[in-house]
Amino acid sequence: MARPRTPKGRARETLARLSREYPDARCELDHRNPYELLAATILSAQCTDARVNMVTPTLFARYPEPEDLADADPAEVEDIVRSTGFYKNKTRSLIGMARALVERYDGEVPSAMKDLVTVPGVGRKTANVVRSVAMGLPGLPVDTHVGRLSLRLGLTTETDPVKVEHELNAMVPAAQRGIFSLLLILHGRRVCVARTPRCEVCVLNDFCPASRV
DNA sequence: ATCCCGAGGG
DNA sequence: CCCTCTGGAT
Repeated sequence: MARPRTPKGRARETLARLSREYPDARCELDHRNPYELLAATILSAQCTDARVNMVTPTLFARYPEPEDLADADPAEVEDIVRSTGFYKNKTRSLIGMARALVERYDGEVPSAMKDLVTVPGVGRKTANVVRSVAMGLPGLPVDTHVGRLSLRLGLTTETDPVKVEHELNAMVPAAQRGIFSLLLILHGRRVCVARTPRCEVCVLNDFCPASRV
């Protein structure tokens, strides 16, 4: 297909072309279960996945289950996660998250969005990451990259991440929402960067309304 | 300087 | 809606 003219058409074409461009796109946060991915995602704010992956082996060895983390000494957790930045907030979130799982969800990560977002440190973006990556459930994480690219590509006119998420949900099949988000993030980092997008090397530049090529 | 998949609080 | 929280890599 060439030059799709509707938002939905552009969304489908974006998915097709970026899948070809980044065939190995996947979540790069190391984890073995939803609890570990939830913790890793909390740690990933303003931090590279590689950095998170350097601290999580120690974190998960020390606190293998939510029950262990719920009773953790904050100072000890801070020492483990310090290098990921925002370490006081992240420590509070991690311990609060673990306590919520133990006290309200029988030590399991809840799968419903309405439950997930009540957990300390877990917003919609994090909830959608855990749902789509660790649970195989529909979820389309909208972060700064997904929001920016969706606007530029004319997939939406909204700037509120929740509204963007709902509009994208209406255009992307449930089974592909997770990968769609991952692809936009990758493309947003490598090509469609915030400041000066590299439109001249972008595989979407023939139909992107914001292209300056 | 700028970037790295944010969430909570005022 | 804006502010704050934070360290590491480039």
